[in-house]
Amino acid sequence: MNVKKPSIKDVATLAGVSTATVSNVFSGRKPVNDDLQKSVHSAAKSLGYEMDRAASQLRSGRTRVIAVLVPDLTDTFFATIVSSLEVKAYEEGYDVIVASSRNDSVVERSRLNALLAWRPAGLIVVPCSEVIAPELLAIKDKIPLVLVDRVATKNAIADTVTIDNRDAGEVAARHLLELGHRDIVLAVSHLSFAPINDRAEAAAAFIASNTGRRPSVVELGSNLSGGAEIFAGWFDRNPIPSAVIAFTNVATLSVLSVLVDHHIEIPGKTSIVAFDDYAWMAARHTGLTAIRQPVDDIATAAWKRLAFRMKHGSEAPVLATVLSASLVVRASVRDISGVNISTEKKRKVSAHEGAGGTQSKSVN
Amino acid sequence: MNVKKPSIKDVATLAGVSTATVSNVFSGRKPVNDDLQKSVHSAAKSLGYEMDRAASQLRSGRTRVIAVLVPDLTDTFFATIVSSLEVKAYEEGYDVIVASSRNDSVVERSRLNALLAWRPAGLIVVPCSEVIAPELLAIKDKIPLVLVDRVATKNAIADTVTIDNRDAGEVAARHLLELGHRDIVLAVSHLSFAPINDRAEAAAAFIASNTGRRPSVVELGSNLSGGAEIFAGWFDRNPIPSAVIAFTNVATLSVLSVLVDHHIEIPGKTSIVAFDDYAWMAARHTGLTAIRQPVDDIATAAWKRLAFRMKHGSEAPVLATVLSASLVVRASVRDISGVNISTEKKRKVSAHEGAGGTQSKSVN
DNA sequence: AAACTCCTGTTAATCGTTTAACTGTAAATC
DNA sequence: GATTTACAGTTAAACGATTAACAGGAGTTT
Repeated sequence: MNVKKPSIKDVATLAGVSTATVSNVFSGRKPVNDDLQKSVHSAAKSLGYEMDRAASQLRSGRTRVIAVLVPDLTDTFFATIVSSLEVKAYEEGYDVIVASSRNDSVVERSRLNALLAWRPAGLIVVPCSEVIAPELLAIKDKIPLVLVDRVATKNAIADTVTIDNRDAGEVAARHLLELGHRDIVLAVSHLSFAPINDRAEAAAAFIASNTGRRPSVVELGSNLSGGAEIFAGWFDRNPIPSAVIAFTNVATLSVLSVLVDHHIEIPGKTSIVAFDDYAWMAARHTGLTAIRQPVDDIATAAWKRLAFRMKHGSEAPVLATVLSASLVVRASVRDISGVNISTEKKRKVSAHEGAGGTQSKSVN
Repeated sequence: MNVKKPSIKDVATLAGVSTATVSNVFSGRKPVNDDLQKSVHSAAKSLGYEMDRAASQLRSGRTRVIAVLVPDLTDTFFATIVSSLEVKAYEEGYDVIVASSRNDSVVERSRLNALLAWRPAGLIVVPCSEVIAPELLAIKDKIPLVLVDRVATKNAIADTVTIDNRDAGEVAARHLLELGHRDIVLAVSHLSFAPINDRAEAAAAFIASNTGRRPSVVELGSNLSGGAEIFAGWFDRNPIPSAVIAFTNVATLSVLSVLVDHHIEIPGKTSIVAFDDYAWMAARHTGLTAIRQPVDDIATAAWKRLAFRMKHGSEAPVLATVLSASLVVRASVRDISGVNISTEKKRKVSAHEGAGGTQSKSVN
């Protein structure tokens, strides 16, 4: 079982050179004669030599490891970011080690410490909450760090990559208002998450300034079944809204499942604008109109900035990269701009009725 | 920027002991006097000492790293497995390093090599194709290895964790037959993937033995837009089937989007059985009937087996763990067991008409 | 032709741990 | 009380790479 892996020494002996030369051949730090290069390479290949990262790391002090910490790997949004980072990192010779904080800041701190034991060359963190872990504060000048998504861009302690959440919220709200919707509900996960709060706040403000009424906001938490339950509760106690904006993937799913349970037609009865653009949103009879976050751009920007930091150190001032989300119009928002206030009142009335005697298409 | 991290030596000096003692305190390999333990701990804390994994690894030859290689991190199925493994590994003091082969066996080999440079304590691989990379063959007796999902369980070179794909395929087919469907199409990604092939083959065999006709099988590849295109092509050249089984998540999405484009009602016009059970499948007016893979159980089984191997070495015979998938009945399969052959013929005719005049909704 | 630079290669020290081998002391055994 | 055993700690040699310092030869400059 234990045939030891060949070391640089074995390769050197077989190729008839010193270990330093072998090292130079692989690292390219110093030029090496073509013939020697060849014999080193063939020796390495014939032995199946592969550099020991631990030794390399220890000696050089440089690591080719990027540590990535996200709140939840199960969430396609984060998974896509990780995946995209992994590709880019690999292209430049880095390996990625991932950890998930499972949306728990205690876990987050502990995972962070574990990641730091690697002395990674860089760190990309999607914090799970607004408050930045003290571990991050401690290392922010020592290890290149990029904060992604769940961060307040003001007074950030490090480079950040986010989307313009206020704008995104506004775009969603505007779309709904333009198509005549007035009675809008905002479904969020947690208002304590900066980006979510920004989205909802901007949407609410925009709606308020255009209609004079502030929309209600429902907090659903970040797990699906709980969210559905909460939204169902809200739904039972309130008239059917004309439209709902779901500011998060789980919120979308929660809302959707409640609407389905109550046999509410989309967009016939209520319209919906979702967040994050996933394949399944298009693959429905009434595709979901959604705010699309440019996931790949986010990952690319994060990687670029990290690469910059790894190269130039912590001298350059902190940069906040803000990307913008875009509206993908599909079929889940009904155009009721023709009908206006008088009919709107009617709708509301019928909504009350509807809540009692709901009926629907054949769902099964 | 560069205040060097404290080493074990610094801790030893401050605590007034030798480095060996410090090491023993942390590793617990040898007993150490309580008083000394305390002073070592407090010295470590006051210096902010954190063991250097590279050095530790180099010297001891043991790593606390589990390498995980999956075909695609973006796919929720794999992401969930990774996430689950990460949690379990962390609980036992291991870190996870991930790599994605992006469904390309060339990339797979190269990533595998990169992962092996870590000399990981264990390796969990979801191969991207039937053929096992030579790298795996080379290390199978040296590094604990568990193969997951995309493997033939016969003659496996290492422990495997899979679901009973033949049974899964049969369950899907039986469900459809029981509800009266005869004209069934099988949509797969690649028949060269063992599990996919097993599912489709078992379903086809079951259908054939019950109806006398072998269903057609359409290969859609593993990316969404391509798959949709291929299926659309197939769809235009064939009568509308009574039901389709999609044996993969992307297949499901591809099929669904084509059905939507062609305004085919589900399950009114054609029924569908999907594979893998995702939240969005339930959050539709007609929820998708699906074959559910026990993702968490798969991850748990893989971890358990890996832990076993890490403990006991490669002596024990190779074990193939086979879990079973289950049918989740929702609303996407129509019960036509009452209607029979005569009506079926009618449907076929109208299908031809439909195929000619395709048009689609505004999906912008 | 001596002195200098350039180029390509080697030697050997080093990174921060772990751990085999050792030392010294106290308790247990005869 | 001499000898063994056990315990608790130290010393110093690894682990496998990188790299500063050096060496020798060829080409240039003076």
